[in-house]
Amino acid sequence: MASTRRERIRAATITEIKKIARQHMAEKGAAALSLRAIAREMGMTSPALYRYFANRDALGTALIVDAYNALADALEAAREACTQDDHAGRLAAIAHAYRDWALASPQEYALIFGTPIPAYEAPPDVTSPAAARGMMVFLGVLDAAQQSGKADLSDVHAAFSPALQGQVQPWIDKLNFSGDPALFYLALSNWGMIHGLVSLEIFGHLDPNMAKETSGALFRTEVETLAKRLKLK
Amino acid sequence: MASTRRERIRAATITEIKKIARQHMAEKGAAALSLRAIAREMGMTSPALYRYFANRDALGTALIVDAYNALADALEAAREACTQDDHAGRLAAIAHAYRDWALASPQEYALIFGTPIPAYEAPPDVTSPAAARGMMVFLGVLDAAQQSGKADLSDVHAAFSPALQGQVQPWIDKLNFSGDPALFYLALSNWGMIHGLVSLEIFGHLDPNMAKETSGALFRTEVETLAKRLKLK
DNA sequence: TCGTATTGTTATCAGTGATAACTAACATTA
DNA sequence: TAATGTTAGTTATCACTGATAACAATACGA
Repeated sequence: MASTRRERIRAATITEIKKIARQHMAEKGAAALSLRAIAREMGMTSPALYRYFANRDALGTALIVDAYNALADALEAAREACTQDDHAGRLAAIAHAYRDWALASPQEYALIFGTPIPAYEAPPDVTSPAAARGMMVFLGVLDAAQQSGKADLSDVHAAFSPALQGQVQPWIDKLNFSGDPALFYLALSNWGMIHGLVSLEIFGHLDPNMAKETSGALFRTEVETLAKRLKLK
Repeated sequence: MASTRRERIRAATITEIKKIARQHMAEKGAAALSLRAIAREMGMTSPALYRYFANRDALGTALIVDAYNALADALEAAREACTQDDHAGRLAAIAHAYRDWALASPQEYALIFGTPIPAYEAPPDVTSPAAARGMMVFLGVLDAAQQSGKADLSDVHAAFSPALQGQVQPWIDKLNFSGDPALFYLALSNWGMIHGLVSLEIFGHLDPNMAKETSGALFRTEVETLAKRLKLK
C-alpha cells in the first residue's frame, strides 16, 4: 500500500523479469531459461538480475509459486461459475479447469508437476501454501456436497479404514480441514486420478497423434464416472 | 552373436557411459548430467563421448528407453509372480510394482514422466515401443480377467460410448490390441489413476513429512477399490 | 546539500555442450 | 606381409551459462 516510488519500480522490474522468463519458457522450454538471456532482452547486464533474485533457482521458485497460484485461481474461477448447490457441476468444472489450464500453460504445468529445473526441488515452506490452495478447492466442493446430503459416501467410508485415517490425520490437521476425514481421502483420490490423466496427456504418454478432442472425450468420460460413483445430485 | 571384437568393446563402452550417467543422475539429479563429468570419471576427454552419442540429448534418449524397459520388466515380473488365474492379485501386483519401481528409481521415473532435460522431448519413434510395453501389461491382465468371465465390466461398457470408441480406435489398432475396446479404456483409466498417485508422491506433492507407509497405505486402498469396482475374482 | 542505500556496470572465474583438426591404434584387404 | 581405410581417441577452441567481486552512478532521506 504505502509503497515508495522505489518499491513500486522494484516490483515492476520483478514482474518484468518473471514475464520475460515465462515468455522464454513458453518458447524454448522450461529448463532452457537463462538469466543472461533474460537480462539481454531487458537491456540490462546479467549481474543486475542478482539484485532481484539470489540465483536462478530463486527465480524458478518464484515462477513455481506463481504457477501454483494461477492454477488455483483457474480452479476457483471454474468453481464459482457454477451455482453453489450444483455440486456435480462444480466438481466437473474444476476437473476440466485443471486440464484446460494445463493445456494452456504446459510449461508452467511442467514447472509444478514435472522436474524441469536441474537438481533442484522448490523449498516446501515457500510453495506449500500456494500448492495447498488447489487441493482445498477439491476438498471444499466435496465437503459442500456432503453437508447438503447430496453425496453417497458409503463406498468411501468403507474403504477409508480407521488405521488409514490415523495415518493421514497429521496432514489433515496441517491443512486445517475440519470436515469428514474420509472426504480428504476422497479428494486426494479424485485429484490423483485427474492429475494422472492430465499428466499422461501433457507429457505425451498417450498416442502422440491423438487429437485433443479425443483425449478430451476420454477425460470427460472419466470425470462423469467420478461424479456417478458419488451419486452427486 | 557374431560380434567382432571391436563391436564388443564398443558395446561395453556404451554400457559404461550409461551406467556412470545413471550414477550421476542418482546422486546429483537427472538434469545435472554432464558429458564432461562422465568423460572425466571414465578417464577420457569429453569429445570422445561424441563417438558414442551424437549429443547430450541422444544419451538422454537412450537412458529414457532403458528406463521404460526397466519399468516394463518390473511390471512383467510382478505379474508373473501371481498365478495366471489370480486376476485381482495380478492387477494389484503390477500396480504396486509400478509404485515400488518409481520409489526405487525416482530419477529414472522423472526421466520418463517428468521433463528433466532442457527443452527436449524424446523422439516418439524411438521411445514408443518401449513405452507401449507398460500399457500392454495392464491391458493383458484385464483382458485375461474378462476372457475368464471373472470381471464385471457393466459400468465400463456403460461409460465407454460408441463415439468414444470410434475416436480411440486408431490408437487401439496401432498397439495391435484385438480384445474388447472397452478394456483399452479401462486400462487407460486404471493406469491414469495409478500414475497420478505415484506421480504426486514421487514429485513431492503430498505432505512432505508423510511417511512412506502412509502414502503406501493410501495407494493400497486405492488399488483395492479399483479391483473391487471390477468385482475381480 | 550531503551521505547512504540501491541499482546498475565491467571484469573475471569456472564450468558446460559442441566442433574442427589431428594422431594413434586397429582391422581388412591386396 | 604391406598398404589402406576405419575407428577411437586427443588437443585446441568457440560460444554459451551461472556466479561473484569491485567499482560507478543514481536516487532518496536527513
